Amino acid sequence: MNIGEIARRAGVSRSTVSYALSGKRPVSPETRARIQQVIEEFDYRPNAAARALKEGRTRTIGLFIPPPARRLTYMQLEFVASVLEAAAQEDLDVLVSPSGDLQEHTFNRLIDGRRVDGVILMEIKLSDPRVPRLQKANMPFVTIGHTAQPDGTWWVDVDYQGLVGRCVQHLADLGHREIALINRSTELLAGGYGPGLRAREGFGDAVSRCGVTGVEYPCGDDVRSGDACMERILQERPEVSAAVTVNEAALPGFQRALHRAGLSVPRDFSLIGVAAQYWAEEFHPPLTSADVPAAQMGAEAVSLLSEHIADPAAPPRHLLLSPPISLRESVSRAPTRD
Amino acid sequence: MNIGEIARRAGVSRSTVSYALSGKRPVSPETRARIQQVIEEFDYRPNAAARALKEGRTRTIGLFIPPPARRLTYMQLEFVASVLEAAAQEDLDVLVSPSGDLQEHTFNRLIDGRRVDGVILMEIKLSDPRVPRLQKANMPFVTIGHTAQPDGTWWVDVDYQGLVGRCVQHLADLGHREIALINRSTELLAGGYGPGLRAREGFGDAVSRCGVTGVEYPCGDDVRSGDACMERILQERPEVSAAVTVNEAALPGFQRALHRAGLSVPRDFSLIGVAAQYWAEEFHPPLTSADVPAAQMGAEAVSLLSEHIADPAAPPRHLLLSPPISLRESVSRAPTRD
DNA sequence: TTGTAGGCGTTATCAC
DNA sequence: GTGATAACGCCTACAA
Repeated sequence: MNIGEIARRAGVSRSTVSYALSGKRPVSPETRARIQQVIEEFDYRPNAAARALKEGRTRTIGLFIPPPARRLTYMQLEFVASVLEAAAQEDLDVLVSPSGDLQEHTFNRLIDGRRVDGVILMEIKLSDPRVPRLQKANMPFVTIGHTAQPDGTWWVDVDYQGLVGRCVQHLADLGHREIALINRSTELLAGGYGPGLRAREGFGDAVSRCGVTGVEYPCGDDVRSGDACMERILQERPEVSAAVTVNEAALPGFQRALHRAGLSVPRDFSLIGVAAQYWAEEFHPPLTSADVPAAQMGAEAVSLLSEHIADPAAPPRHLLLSPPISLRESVSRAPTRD
Repeated sequence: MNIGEIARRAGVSRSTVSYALSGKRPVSPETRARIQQVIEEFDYRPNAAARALKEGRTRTIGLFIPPPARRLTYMQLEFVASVLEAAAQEDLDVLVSPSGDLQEHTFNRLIDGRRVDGVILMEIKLSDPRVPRLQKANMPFVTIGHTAQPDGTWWVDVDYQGLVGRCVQHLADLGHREIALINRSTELLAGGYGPGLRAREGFGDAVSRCGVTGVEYPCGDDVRSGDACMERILQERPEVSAAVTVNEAALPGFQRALHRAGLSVPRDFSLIGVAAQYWAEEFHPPLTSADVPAAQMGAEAVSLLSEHIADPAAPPRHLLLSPPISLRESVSRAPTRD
């Protein structure tokens, strides 16, 4: 069923059907009604490919997610969900595709084949090869996270550096003198992963500013790694009385290791971090944390992208979010030494 | 940049470029080289919309996931990831879209607008309105899960009924006399959600077959609900010594409630279930379970769908998986009564 | 071995 | 208020 068939059955020309649909020129009520009826009878909808060809846009955006081999964190998942939802609101379809550095094949197909009008990039590195690639292809894009030179690009991010700094400050204020940063995985950091490196930086700054001692531990994004990591900290650095974490997926592992060591949170050990609200609240006891507004970020990303697509020449905009730290129950004054 | 431009710069006709690309007719080495060079210089790729229009297919499939308001379980996530991966392998793009019953808008746009060549449906109900809708639209589809009348459709599923039955049998063999089934949420069950209803059925059958007492408890797909549900069971049914669960997202909650009640697994309470391997192994102690091969299922679904798209007249095929129960450490003999 | 031309289904310009 | 027609970029049957 195509527009010609509809036109024939309604006894009008194709253009009239098209205009009845788009409303871009007046159509008499009777004609419109006749057309509408035929359309409903056959569940007719304009063929997307033909329309895209003619209009030069697909009404589709691409969402590049971290390679699926690595499990998505809850925060990432929430983000993806909100992108899908926001896109649906705007009648945009979303082509989701795994993309590591440059998962050449799919990436090129989407970009050069003009399958999408714009792109959202997740898990951005400080120096990300996909960015110049998209710029060269003249493809509008918004990144979650920002590169080291973020001025010319559209992005939305969380201020890891500042948040981690505030976490350290909070702990220092409560008398903690030796603090650990539990970061993301070694591989991610070595690869130049922004949030991890900015967390490191914020940690370093705050530690010297507050005059406390800091140690950083990398940690894989899973329960088991969290367990192992916390065990190591307790063993290697018994003087550490508190940790700041940006690794939400490992949280249950911390819990387990602390419990096994007979330590109670927050009496013997304080924990604070940047995490999705769900996991912060599910922690035992509920984790004091800056709750990353992943859902809001997804919606904002879509909104920025729409704007960028609508006006490719518009000056880049971005959004650096700094959610407040929600005081829950995982932090207390430093235990006094014997 | 389009095929005409490439042709012009290479000094050949458009058809020659097209053939050089597709290899569907011989092109002289020199010509081919010249064309190739121009193509690379401009990163040319055929416009997807034009190609789709001409060929009558989009090389894109649709994946309908549960509405994002509800969190995806780990199993579902793994499934989505494997679909994306398998599709990428076959050079298919994937349009991911949330879809409840009939999230009319997006659903219709994808189907009637012919934006996709075929569709994968998740979270299928015993009687799912999307099925007849797709059949009427003549759109190839594969479902994860199967309806009550699955004969004419393509699907892949896990044999919840059989697996839950085997779990009950295992517990009964070990002397448990009063067993709980922890099912999915009340809403899901009321909505006709297949796995939940088939688990119920398998449980009922096995309970009478084994001559034990069974109670069913619905439970939301999250940690907190799991905690509350287990607490209720312990309170209302103190004679229950073991539970079968098909609710992996609630697992950490069970752990917590049992721990709070001072019960140790498996000494005081046995737990067995159907779950993703990751959560089964992360349970404390590791959960004896039938590990749902979600990753394999995703790949199979894509493969079935490709087959169905390639030959729309082919007789429907399906796959009912029955993974073995992996013996871990969460089940023991029933404690003897005082 | 290569070129010409028609048509996929739309939208929009031009003409009535 | 409506209809004919060109054009979007590609593929492929037909011709040379």
